[in-house]
Amino acid sequence: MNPTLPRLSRERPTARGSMTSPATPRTHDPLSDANRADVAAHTLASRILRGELAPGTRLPEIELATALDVSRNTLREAIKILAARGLVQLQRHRSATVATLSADGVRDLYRMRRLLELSAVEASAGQPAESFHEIGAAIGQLTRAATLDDPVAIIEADLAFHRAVVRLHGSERIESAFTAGLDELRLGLALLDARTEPTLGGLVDDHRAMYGLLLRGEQDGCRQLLRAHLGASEEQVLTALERAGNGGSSNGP
Amino acid sequence: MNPTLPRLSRERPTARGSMTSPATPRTHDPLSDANRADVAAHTLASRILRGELAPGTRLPEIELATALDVSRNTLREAIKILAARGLVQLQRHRSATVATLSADGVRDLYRMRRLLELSAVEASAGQPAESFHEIGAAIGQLTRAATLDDPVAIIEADLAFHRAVVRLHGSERIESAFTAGLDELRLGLALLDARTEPTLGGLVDDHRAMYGLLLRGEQDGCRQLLRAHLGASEEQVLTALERAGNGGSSNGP
DNA sequence: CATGCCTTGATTGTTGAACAATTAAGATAT
DNA sequence: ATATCTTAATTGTTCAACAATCAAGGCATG
Repeated sequence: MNPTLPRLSRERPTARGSMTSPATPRTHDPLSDANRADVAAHTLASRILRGELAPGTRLPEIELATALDVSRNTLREAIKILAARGLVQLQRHRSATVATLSADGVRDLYRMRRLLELSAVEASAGQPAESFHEIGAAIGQLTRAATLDDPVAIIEADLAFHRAVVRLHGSERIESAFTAGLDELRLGLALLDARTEPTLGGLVDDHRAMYGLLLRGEQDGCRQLLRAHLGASEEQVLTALERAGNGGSSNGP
Repeated sequence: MNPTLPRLSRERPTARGSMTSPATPRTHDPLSDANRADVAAHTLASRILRGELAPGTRLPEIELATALDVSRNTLREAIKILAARGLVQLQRHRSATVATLSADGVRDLYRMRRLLELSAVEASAGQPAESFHEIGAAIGQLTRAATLDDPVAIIEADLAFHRAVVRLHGSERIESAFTAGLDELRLGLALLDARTEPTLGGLVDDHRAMYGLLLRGEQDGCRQLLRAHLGASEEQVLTALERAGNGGSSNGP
C-alpha cells in the first residue's frame, strides 16, 4: 500500500446516535455493542458455519485482514475469538486453519448432546405451557424451510429446535455450552448439505412428534424418540465424515 | 504537524545481522511453549482465582502491560482470553474489570453443577475400577490439605474431586465446560477463605463418603449425598455473597 | 543417488507509536 | 446549585518495524 497515505477517515457508519436520542432501545443487540474485532469474528464464523470455508482451510493473517478491511492486529483478535469457540485451530508460527472435526470429536459432541437434551426434556415436567413457545416457533421455521427445500435453512431450524429444548433447563451457562457445541458440530453438518434428501422428511416428522409429546407431558416417550433421533443423526454425520475422507479416529497413520 | 513521519530510530540493542546466540537453553517448560499473551493470561487468571484480585477490580491496560512486561496489544489478547473464560467483564471504552458473580450467577452455576455431576455419578455404573483412581487421588489431596489447614489447598482439592467425578462422563467437552464453570465459581469461593472453618470437617467427610459409595456401586446413595452436598455449598456461597454486600463498585464517602 | 546443511522467502509473534473515539471528572458560567 | 464546556485519561484501531520460526529449494558432500 501507500505508506504516505494519511488515514483521514474511514467511512465507517457509526450506527450509534451521538445525539441524545430519546428512543434508545435498551435491547442488547449483539452487533451494536461490538467492536471491529467482534464483527470480523462474526463474519468469519458465519462463513465457516455455512461451509463456505471448508475445514482445513488456511487463514493467513494479511490476506484475511485486507479482505475484511481490518488491521492485522484486529484480525488476530478475531481469530482468537474463533479459536476460543473451537472453530479454528492454532499452531505457533503457522497459519490458523478452519477446525476439522474428527470422528472422535463427533462422538464426543453427541455424548454432550444426549446429556443436555435428554435431561432438558426430563426437566420440562411441570413447566408452564409458555415455556414451549420457542420450540413451537422452531417447528414452524422447520416446516417452512422444508417446503422451500432449503438445506441450509433446514439445518438452521433443526438446531434452533434443539437449542430451544436445552433452554428448558433455564440455565444460561448450560445453554451457551450447548450452543458452542452445536457451532462446532456444524463444521461436520456442512458436509451433509448435498445428500440429505432422503432424511429430510423424517426429520420434520421426528421434530413434530417430539413437540407433541412434550406438550402432552409425555416426557418418557419424548426422550425415547429424541434418543433415537440423535443416534440416527450421529450415524449420518459419521458416515458423511468417513466418506469425506478424513478418518481421524482411532487408527493413526 | 507531521502525521506521516516515520520513526526510524530504535535504541533497542539488537544484534540483527550478527550470528544468533548459540547458547539458548531450550528448556521444555509447559509455559515456554506458549506465546506471551497466553502466559500473561495465565498469570492474571491465577491471581484472580486465588482472590488476589478481588471482583470488580479495574484492569487498566497500560498499567497491567507494564506490570506484566508485555506490550499493550499483547495484554489485550490476554484480556480477551480471560473474558472468554468469564473471568473478566468488558465494556466499551472502559477498563476491563474482574468479573463479579451475582447471586443469579451462583444459582445458575450450581444448576449446571447438579446436572453434570449427578449425571456423571449415574454414568459411573459398570465402569472399571480404575476410572475412580483420580477421584481417590483427589481424596488424598483433600485430607492432606485439611490436616495442614490450608483453605486454598482445600478448595483446590475439593474442585479437583468434582472435576474427577465429571470426568466419568468421558467427554472432553463436558469436562471443559464444567471446568470453565468451576473457574467462574471460584470468583465466589474466594470469599469463603476466611470463615470456612466450621464446614471443613464435614466437607472432608462428605467427599470420603461419596467416594466410598461410588466404589461400592451405590449410585443412588451417592447421588443423594452429592445433591445435599451441592445444596449446602450453594447456600454457603450465597450467604457469603450477601454478607460481602455485592455492591460491585466501591461507593465510598 | 541420497543426505544433510544452508540460504532464502514467507508467515506469525511482539512491540512501540500514533491517532480516533469515548468516558469521567474538573472548571466555568449562569 | 445546575447545566455546560473543557480537559485529562483510557480504550479502540491502525500502522510499521523488528524478531522468531517454519517450509522449501539449492548446494556440497558422501
